[in-house]
Amino acid sequence: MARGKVQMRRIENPVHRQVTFCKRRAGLLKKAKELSVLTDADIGIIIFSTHGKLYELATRGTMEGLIERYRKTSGEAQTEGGEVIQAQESFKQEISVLKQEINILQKCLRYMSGDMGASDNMTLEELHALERHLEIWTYHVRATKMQVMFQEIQSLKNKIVEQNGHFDVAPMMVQQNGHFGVSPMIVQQNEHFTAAPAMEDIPYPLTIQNDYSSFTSLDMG
Amino acid sequence: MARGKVQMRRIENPVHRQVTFCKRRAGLLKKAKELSVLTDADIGIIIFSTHGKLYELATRGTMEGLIERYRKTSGEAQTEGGEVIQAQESFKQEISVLKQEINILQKCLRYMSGDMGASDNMTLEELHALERHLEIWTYHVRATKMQVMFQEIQSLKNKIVEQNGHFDVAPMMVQQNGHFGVSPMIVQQNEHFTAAPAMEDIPYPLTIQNDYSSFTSLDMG
DNA sequence: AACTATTAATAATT
DNA sequence: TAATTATTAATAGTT
Repeated sequence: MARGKVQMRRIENPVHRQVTFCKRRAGLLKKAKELSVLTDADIGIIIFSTHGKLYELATRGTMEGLIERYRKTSGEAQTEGGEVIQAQESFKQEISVLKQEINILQKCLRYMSGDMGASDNMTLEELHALERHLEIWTYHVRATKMQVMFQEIQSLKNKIVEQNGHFDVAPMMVQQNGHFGVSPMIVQQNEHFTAAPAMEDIPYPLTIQNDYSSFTSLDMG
Repeated sequence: MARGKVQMRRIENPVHRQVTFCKRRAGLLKKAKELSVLTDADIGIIIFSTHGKLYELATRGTMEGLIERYRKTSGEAQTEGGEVIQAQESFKQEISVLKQEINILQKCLRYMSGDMGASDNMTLEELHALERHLEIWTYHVRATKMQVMFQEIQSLKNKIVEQNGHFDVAPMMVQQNGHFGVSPMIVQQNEHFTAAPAMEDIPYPLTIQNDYSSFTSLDMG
């Protein structure tokens, strides 16, 4: 490829061989990464140098995962017990789900980063998924908004307690609530809401699994 | 490397992607063989296409041999029972990696959608703004969805025209075209389509397994 | 490790 | 699909 055509045979000079090994190995791995990115291929490469040193690449996931998949695909050789297979299947299913989610997220990002015309590349299913995602996210934002408001109310309540003492607070509280346009009933629900699982505990910020059913009546939209 | 620099990201056009996959896969395997010959390296390559088809190369010996050697070299942990545990660990590791990626993508999305931090740390005003932003985005997504659906319907009608002849059906088609994106029938469908997001049913908001069976006939790829 | 002069790979086109 | 070709990318030899 440069400064003269190279003969396709073992390079006898050890120094040259070593240099070429380093250069071409880097090139090979780069090519593999590119192929994986461009075409969504799942690629694993194992290289043992002359002296037995290992170099590896797994473009997606891990080499072990690739090897497992290779065994499944090429041989169908099932050596392990059914339980193990079942467990592995569930793992793979989860991985598949996660990969799907990543795909959609990536499309969302592309969609958002400038041209809405990028949505030409989204299927109806993906668009619908994105729509539902946005709806849930909106719901999450509204719930958070509610929480913020309630925290302000609580803060005000505390201040009033400090100023007025402990016994005749309830009427004032209602009065304060009135400033926020929130009915006493709603405040009651918000108290329950505060005791509910904290937002920070949610594994996926955009994946709301909490039960907000008790707040349906609070829809601020 | 030819006729214009190529962007290093997934090729959206399925035909282009397939062609590139074939060409670059051949190139990658060729490079691997050359590296093996030139430097006496022992190389194994596993490639899974998007559709799960397996392509492999083992420059010396068999892939199984390479895998064995790989396990010996990389892991050193090599009991039969341990193999299963190791595989499961690798699955868990892959899941962890994917979840991390999802987290990052979600952070990107959140950042892009208003340049704000997590909603947990946002002010009431910011939350309002984000809510508004999401509403607008949702609107755009729904519009795009409707457009996609209408294009598919158009495509189907064109096919019907091709099959049935040019004179009886064409006028009807033109009529539909005149109402591009505003056809009452379409709007009605869309409204039904986007109604009532039952959030409780959604395990992962970005991976919604809705029943699209009634729209399958519209999927023209 | 850098640096080119070349060759090799390949994206777009036919 | 399968060639062709205009470019870019990789790299062999050199410094």
